[in-house]
Amino acid sequence: MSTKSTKRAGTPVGERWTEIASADLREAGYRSSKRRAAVIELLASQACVLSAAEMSELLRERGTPVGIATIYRTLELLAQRGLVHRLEMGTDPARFEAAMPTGENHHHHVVCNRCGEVTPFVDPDLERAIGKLEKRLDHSIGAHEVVLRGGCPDCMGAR
Amino acid sequence: MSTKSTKRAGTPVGERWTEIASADLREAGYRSSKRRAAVIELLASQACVLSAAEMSELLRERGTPVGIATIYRTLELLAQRGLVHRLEMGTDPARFEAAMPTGENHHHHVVCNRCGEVTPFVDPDLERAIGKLEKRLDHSIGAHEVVLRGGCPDCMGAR
DNA sequence: GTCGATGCAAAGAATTTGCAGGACC
DNA sequence: GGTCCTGCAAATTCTTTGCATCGAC
Repeated sequence: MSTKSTKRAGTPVGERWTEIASADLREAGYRSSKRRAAVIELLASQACVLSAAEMSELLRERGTPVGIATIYRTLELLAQRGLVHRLEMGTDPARFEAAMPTGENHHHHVVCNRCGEVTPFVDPDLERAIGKLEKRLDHSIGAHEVVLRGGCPDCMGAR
Repeated sequence: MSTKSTKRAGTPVGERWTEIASADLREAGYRSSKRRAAVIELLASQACVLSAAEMSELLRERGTPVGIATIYRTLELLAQRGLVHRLEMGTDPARFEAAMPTGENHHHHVVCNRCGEVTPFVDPDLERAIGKLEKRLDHSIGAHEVVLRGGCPDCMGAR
């Protein structure tokens, strides 16, 4: 009951997402390729957000170097199809993460003001409030983002 | 009862904020200057967020041209002191807005996916949910941002 | 074979920084 | 008068694009 629900977030979407994303692209008429598959697999294996540069680095380490332009192109493609979410982190490069089209891994983030660490969390009350809010606004709402900023446990005390 | 609470948001902070901001800088040892005052006054007069480029344009129109570098420097200064909030809007340039240090004009934004229009709103339930959430997380939370994305009334229907 | 996918290098944007001159206290 | 403030131009950083080539179907 006092279990932190942050535990539920931050889990890699894994193989299921890999398959969903691959199938989605295939059905939409895109070709499959080694590099694209490598990017998808990398995204699926990550518990947290990554910048394009970090992906480039990791892909090289994994033995499948992919040009940064291709990484950006792949991310844009996946983001358009709702399979990837792009998070803007202030002045820093954007970070990306896999998203289930069903919304089943839906979550938000806490960012440390000091070290920049990004921690995912889920909160049903928050989602409920946003759900009610959507009905009240004139806008139709397709997505929402919540970012909390503060000191992470390690940096706590400093500002 | 069915009054949209969006009405409460989107009001310029006005002269009071101008005074608070000016006093804050003065007390912190910064000098007052015509350009800086012009930026502060512009921010105080705006109901909505502005990019640095837009401010440059408006300041020129108002007869007090200010270099874009100075605008960025002033905004950074004010943001550090919590008098200005910086909003990242996807790939677009960041937008800035005046913020009362007391939090009394606290609000969030809905962004139209199509035309990019930014509309402020306030929602007590949402704030309540975030307040409870803060107590639960290991992080100390100093600020939070919520962005909803969807179609504004004018663009409704399109995606 | 055709057309999409890729890498490299160049282009673009947004924001920051160095530096010389002007303004404020 | 010393120091902060400014503008301009140059530098940075992130992201996108053009183009020739390679690979998938």
